[in-house]
Amino acid sequence: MDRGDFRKIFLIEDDEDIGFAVKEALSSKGFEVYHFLRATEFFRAVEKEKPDLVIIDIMLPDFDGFRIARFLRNRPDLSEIPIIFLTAKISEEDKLRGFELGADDYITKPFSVKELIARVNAVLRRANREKNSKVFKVDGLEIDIEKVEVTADGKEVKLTPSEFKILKFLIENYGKPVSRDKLIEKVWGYDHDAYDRTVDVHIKHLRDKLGKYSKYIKTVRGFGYKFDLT
Amino acid sequence: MDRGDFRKIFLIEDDEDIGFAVKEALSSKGFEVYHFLRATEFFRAVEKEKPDLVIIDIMLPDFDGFRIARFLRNRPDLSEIPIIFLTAKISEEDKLRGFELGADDYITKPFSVKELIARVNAVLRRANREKNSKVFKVDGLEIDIEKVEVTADGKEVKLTPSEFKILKFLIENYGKPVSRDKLIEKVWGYDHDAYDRTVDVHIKHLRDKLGKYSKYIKTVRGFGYKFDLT
DNA sequence: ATTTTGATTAAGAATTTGTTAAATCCGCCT
DNA sequence: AGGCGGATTTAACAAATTCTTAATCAAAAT
Repeated sequence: MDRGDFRKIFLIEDDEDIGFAVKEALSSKGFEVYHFLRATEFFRAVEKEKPDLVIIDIMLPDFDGFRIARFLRNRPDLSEIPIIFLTAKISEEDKLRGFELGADDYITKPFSVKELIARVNAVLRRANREKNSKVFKVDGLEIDIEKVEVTADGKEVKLTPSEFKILKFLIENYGKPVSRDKLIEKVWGYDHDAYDRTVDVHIKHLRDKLGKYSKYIKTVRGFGYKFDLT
Repeated sequence: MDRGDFRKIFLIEDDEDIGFAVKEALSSKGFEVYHFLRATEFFRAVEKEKPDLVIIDIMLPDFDGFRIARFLRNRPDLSEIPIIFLTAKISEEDKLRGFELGADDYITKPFSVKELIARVNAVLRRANREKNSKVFKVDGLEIDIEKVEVTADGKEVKLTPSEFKILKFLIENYGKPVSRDKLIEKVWGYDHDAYDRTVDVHIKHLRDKLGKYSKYIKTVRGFGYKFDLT
């Protein structure tokens, strides 16, 4: 059950060579890159499809890159889209101006493709911010999402699939109570009609297995359960 | 009624001069900066107080800055905190490593203070945008809708589900009187036929639990209740 | 002064959650 | 196909907490 991937990038860059290089680099990393040579093309496109990230060259023939940023920031439906400026300009003033307009990052040419990718990932990760951390550590408790493994004080805690999924989902919603319904939906699927007490039983098993760390799974009466340290 | 400020920055930098300069620069912009010379000090501090942003120098005498980042990312309660690396290292490899660990930005020394501030703002702005956890603050009273938590002067106020829902609804209608019927409808459901006095009893409990902040729940004779400061 | 509306109190009813044990399901092996 | 073993679900009951009611008291309005 995926939440969408945040991979659609709009690139506005009038230099065909650079644009091509960037597009290639990002495409090879699985991003879906749409390259526009003119701001006007971009404006048309953005009305139809909302990208997850916009990379803007400051110097464009038809429009100033800053104006594109301002346009995006002023449009409520687009104002959340992260922006990375890409430019040959190196003056600090421009850099600051970029940030003032709400840029999420600012990369000056010539730049390393790897760094560009890293920065794109950083910005998107933050925009996405979900299941990026693969290992959670709390006290002596370790949850490795990728390996599907839980250890308490170094010793493995054997969880059943359901138990693990419940724990995982609780941790992903750290601090926030998760209703039984939401848990059932996320762990078993949206159409599954499970008996509420089923969740309780799993929680009970989970708590038993977590031993002294069971205290982190708190029940929030009337709302569900939550994973919390406090 | 404001929504929280995101101004607390933890800075880990062993060079006193640089640390001082950064702290001054950010403080002058209204940030609350805590400067740690050692990672260990930081670890101690972060258990007590959660910063809104962490700026980490990679080269530290006791710990590698990357390890601090890893530590933060693995702690579910701290994993959302943005990280900016601050360092003299300029190798691309290090930069990439930093981003892999989930850095939100990476600034190499020597850097312009203005740029630092701009980047800090960019990162916080983004973090802010993401964090839509609705938190209402009134005086020393805080209501976190998502976490289903209420605190008065930092101490948790334990509310029952009905009490919480009533408070929530009153606050959502800040300043406007809400009739008992509307409350019953919103808290219990439109078909629920409850006795009016029931609401009063819940209000009474709510007021008891809110202590000195109970004064904000006003009764509007002949109509209902409202949440108001005046 | 009387009436109306809200506050307070306490107790029983109702709801929600915890726990246990047994039943069922499911993949896997022979 | 049949049986095994762990995983999951159900069901029933116990325990804990919350909600509602009703009775009485206090305050405000007429």
